Amino acid sequence: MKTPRSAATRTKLLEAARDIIRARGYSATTVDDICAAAGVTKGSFFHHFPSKEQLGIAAIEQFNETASEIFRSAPYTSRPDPRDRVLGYVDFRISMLTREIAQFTCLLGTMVQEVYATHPDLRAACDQGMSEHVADLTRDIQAAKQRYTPDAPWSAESVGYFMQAVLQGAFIFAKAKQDTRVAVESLGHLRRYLEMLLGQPETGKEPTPCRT
Amino acid sequence: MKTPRSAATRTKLLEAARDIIRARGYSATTVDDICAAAGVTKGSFFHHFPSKEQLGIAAIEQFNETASEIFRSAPYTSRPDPRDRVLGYVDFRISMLTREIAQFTCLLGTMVQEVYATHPDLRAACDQGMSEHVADLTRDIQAAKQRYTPDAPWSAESVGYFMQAVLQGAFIFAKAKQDTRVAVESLGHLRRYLEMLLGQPETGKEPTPCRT
DNA sequence: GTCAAAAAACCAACCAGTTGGTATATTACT
DNA sequence: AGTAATATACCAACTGGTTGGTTTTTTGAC
Repeated sequence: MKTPRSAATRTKLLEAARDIIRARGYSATTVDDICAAAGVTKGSFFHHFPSKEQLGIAAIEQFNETASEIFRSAPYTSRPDPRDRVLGYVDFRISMLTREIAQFTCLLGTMVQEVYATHPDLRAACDQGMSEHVADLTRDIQAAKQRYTPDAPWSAESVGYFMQAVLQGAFIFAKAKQDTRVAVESLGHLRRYLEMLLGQPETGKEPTPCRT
Repeated sequence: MKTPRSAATRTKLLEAARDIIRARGYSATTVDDICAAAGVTKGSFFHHFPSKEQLGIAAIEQFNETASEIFRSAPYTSRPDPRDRVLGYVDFRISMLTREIAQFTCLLGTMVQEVYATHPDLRAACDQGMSEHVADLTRDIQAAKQRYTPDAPWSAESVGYFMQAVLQGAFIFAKAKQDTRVAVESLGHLRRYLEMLLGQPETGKEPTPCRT
């Protein structure tokens, strides 16, 4: 962080790591791969990061910060009704599915699958990052619950985790099929479920039948 | 398949691959790891499989066959009402979450995340295996739809994929948290959504309110 | 004895991480 | 301001160990 050049190199390494790991996973990504993509030598790599694992942790943190900013500055966050914000989040994620696969998938979800049993620090970083994002979501869900269905038997947090689970599963099918249609339809089902959980908007008209 | 001993060695290698890859992922799993776990030398490994990738494909196929048998012989499949079979499937998967993480997670979902961009044959095998399982599920969903909500706007297949997406996402959180509570709650949300989609059982009583 | 199966020894390529050193800043003193 | 001292940023070459895969040898069933 001292010189601008140093910060730029560090950022290039983190971005290269983010992109390559999202495409190939953590284990299959070599330090040489990351250095080549960042246009940096291995000596420089190990000047900035003490190990591949520490780079992984830094990449997770940076990915989470970037993601937080994207969602914090997304248009739906300014809607006054928390229910609209929750559904707007889902719509926003559906709209992201038009990009390349490696551009909308989750670095943390990809990594934790292969490192949870062997790299405790990486696992913990992924857990923390995903839980923070769920906590952000949970705030809007809780507000919507309070307003529309305060006595519902489910917890706002469990719905936040459920939303992330659907997203992570949708990413897996997008990768397996090299196609986002299943992912789009799955997020559509998620949206329908949330509409049902959070009830109808405050206009007070009859709820649509459950079956539709 | 020639001698019984040969078949036993092959099975041991496939089972070792299945267990280690589920815990550490495909790339981080070495041929030596698999040989050690199977109690077999490397020379023997390459007598049975021409490459690590071919072993991976064989492991995917065997995993899928084993899984098919488990679900085909599960108690819920004998229920007469297709809606009960669909919900029974979810309950059965919830009950599986009491085992060790590496015993209930999906080899295919774990693998496809890290190989989809680099190993086309593995990706295709995972896609096919997951799609076959969805097709099995879709049959019951379609039957339940026909019986209870034939005009609903969603397709049975998209619901089948949605169910698998929730499962895969639940596995990711089980790994990240080293705890199945989030997974159990997510499958609970999935169950509630399916109850809503498939309507109420044929007893003809009033539907419970959507919000509960 | 023959031939498939298993073992043992081996290999070239590759891996994460080190080395010893050079370039480029930043600071400190005059 | 000028410049010596110091710290940071960077790099090419190297290392010990590991990788997927091969070759050669031994075992064991018929």
